[in-house]
Amino acid sequence: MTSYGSRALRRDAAENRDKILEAARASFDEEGFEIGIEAIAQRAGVGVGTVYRRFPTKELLIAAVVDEVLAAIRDAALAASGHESATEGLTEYLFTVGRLQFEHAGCLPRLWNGADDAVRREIEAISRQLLAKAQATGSVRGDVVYEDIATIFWSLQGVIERTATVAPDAWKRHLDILIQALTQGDIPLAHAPLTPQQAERVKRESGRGVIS
Amino acid sequence: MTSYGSRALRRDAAENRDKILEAARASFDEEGFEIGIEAIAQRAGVGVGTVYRRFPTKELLIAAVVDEVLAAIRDAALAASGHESATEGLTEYLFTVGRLQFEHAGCLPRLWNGADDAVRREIEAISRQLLAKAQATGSVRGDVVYEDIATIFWSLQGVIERTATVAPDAWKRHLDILIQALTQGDIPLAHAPLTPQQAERVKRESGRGVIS
Amino acid sequence: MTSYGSRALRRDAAENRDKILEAARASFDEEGFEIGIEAIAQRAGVGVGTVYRRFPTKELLIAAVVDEVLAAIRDAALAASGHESATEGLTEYLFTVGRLQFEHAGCLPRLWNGADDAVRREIEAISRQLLAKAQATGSVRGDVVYEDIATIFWSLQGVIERTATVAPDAWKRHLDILIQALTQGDIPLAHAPLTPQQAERVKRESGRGVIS
Amino acid sequence: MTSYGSRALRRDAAENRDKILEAARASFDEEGFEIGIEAIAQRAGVGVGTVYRRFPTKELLIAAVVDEVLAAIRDAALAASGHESATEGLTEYLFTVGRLQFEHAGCLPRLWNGADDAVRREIEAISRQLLAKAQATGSVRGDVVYEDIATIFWSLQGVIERTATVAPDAWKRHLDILIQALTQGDIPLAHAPLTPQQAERVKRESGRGVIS
DNA sequence: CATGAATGAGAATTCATTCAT
DNA sequence: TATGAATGAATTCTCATTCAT
Repeated sequence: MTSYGSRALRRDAAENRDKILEAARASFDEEGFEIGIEAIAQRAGVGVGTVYRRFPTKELLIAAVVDEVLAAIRDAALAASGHESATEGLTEYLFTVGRLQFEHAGCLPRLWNGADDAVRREIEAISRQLLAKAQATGSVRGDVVYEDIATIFWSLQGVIERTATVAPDAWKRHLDILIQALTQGDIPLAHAPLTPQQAERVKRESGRGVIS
Repeated sequence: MTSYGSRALRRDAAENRDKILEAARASFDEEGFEIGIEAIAQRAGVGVGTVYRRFPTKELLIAAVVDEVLAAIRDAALAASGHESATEGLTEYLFTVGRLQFEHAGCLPRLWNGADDAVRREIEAISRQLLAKAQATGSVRGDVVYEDIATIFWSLQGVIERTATVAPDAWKRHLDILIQALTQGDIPLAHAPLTPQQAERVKRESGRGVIS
Repeated sequence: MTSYGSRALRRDAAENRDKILEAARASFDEEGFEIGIEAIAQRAGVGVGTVYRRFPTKELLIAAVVDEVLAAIRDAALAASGHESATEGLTEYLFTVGRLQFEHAGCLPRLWNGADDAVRREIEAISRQLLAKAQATGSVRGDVVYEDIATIFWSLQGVIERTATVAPDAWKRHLDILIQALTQGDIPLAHAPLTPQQAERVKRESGRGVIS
Repeated sequence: MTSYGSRALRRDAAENRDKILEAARASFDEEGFEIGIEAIAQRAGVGVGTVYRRFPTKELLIAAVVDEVLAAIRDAALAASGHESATEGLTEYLFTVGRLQFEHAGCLPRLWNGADDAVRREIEAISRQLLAKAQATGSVRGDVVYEDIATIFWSLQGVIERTATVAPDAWKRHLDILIQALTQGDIPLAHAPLTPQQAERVKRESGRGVIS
């Protein structure tokens, strides 16, 4: 199913890699990144050494899990780009990202870190296009910039982190409200959006040291 | 060496408690909850033992710091209640809570936990009144409920956690957008708000185990 | 007995520090630096945490043990300086250093590392004086330099590392031979001695990575 | 896939063995025995499994590398034996052993261990003859015994271990000094040499456990 | 046979909490 | 009562060795 870069892994190794990734994802979702590698290994049914063979650092394991989520988001962005109605495409995109963030709540603290990543840049580029097209139809107010979209994702994170286990749809209503503001507002916004440079730095530097 | 009367002793003890709280607040704001008790003790100019005498658990120390922030939020709510214009009062309140969350970014993961707390109930009650009054003037749409306000606070947390160090005003623009949605939106929201029971559980159960 | 720098330790703490140092010295002598901190702690009758409280790094623990040996060598150098006969003083000094190296064979791989150390500089200065005085009396050949003395110490290390457990006096005979060469030789030496700069770098850089 | 006759198989195996030995030698020389088997396997262009097939233990791999160095030393001893001048032969031998020890500095901790080895016995026998012949010409003092020669090698190890990377010729000057002592000294040595039995035990027991 | 994946004991280090001084 | 010393479980990561493919 999955292909792992240029050098192919043996089938058993690839299966183990998947088991580890899956166990890590589940563990992070349930316990957060503080969970020990040993627990992840146990959950995957392998020894710690095996985890470290595939992911030489806890950091890299986290990154691998996060990368999968990002890839899903990128795919969602692409799918939304194909939508005939730009506005509906944008809306769909926002909800899909919300859903993906919800489904991988354990990854949120790291989801937008590591700005050098190619996938993140893809996502940004597609998002800009989606926004521009929607603005061109007049259905989204003109003073909204891409950085506002990024901020919406971060805000959804805040909601999801709080509500995920108890009110799984809470983020949807919040996104409703935000979308309404994006589409109807006509009072100029009092505060400036993030500059692209700031957004860049946020992605690079934000979040507390995530693992000890 | 010197002997103190019980009153003096109590005063000393209270001073220590304050020094510790202050040091903890500053430490959490700068480093987050991961900081060690030893560092807090040093910053307070006392030994670890003294910290543990006042706060038998790191958990309790965190709670005490969080409670102070909550008290500030309660005060902000009260102040906003006194505003002649209900709408302006609500707006001011939202921005003040935003600012307080920003200033105590290190406490965010725990800020709304611990629902049994009297202060949280006060905040909720006052918030409900503020919202109701603003809705009564017609400036805030009627389908907004208190739980939406709570959700706004959580969403600001998400933004602040990401942007605090890099774009200290980012949350303000996000709040602009949200307020516009609250005040002007006239399309019915597609998703239901949190029920009060859900909001209650969110406060009680949300957030990851904060300390290892 | 021992004084531990400016801030005094509590008596129990100081005792523990001594116990740890003693256990470390014994452990290193028996097992080398590869021994685990846990074993040292056990031998000292304390927990690992206690070892790390006094010596935040294994490296620092090793350094502390080594420093004690260096101090003894410095004292030996000073004592030898007071000898009325410069030649006998030098001889005595060489044998004392040999004995100290023998008695702390476990420290040899690290004994002369860390060239910035004040004690090492003292030792070097005193050694130079001892040599110069002995040469002034004509009993030591003039083309010998301080770096040759350092090299003698290193060569004794090689002998001691091999023979310590089996032939505890082997290094003495080797030193006999070397001293004879220093005192009687009149054929010019074919190879140049280390330059002081080289000797400096040796002290700074020599030895393989000692701990894993 | 291809089928080989047994001869070809053996040749392949031998080639592998040589590649591994060569890689191990180079690795030990550069990094010491602490280097991992995986790195050696990679350098040899084979898998770890293959290394373990040829050398069931890291210990045995080390021994094999050391044996090669010993063989070189034996050859040097033989070559020196053929020298017309016994004294020059001995001198040449000492310098050659010094050079070999320098070139295989990574092997020093194990070079003289493993006394049961036939090659070591050869070396010893030839060395004794060399020494006896040189003493017969009167150019080497009579109270020098074979064990003093062994001790010289160990002492060179000490010098080389310290200076190899920084002052590659340091050991030569040290050997100069020692040779002068051997050839000119006429004051009786104060300490007895190693007995042959001690020297034997040194070879068998000396040196720390080399691998963890 | 060769490969390299898997294993798991062990090593250094941290930190919340307890307790002797 | 204040202090900070002691504790030890837990965490990340390494590496010699075994074994399925």
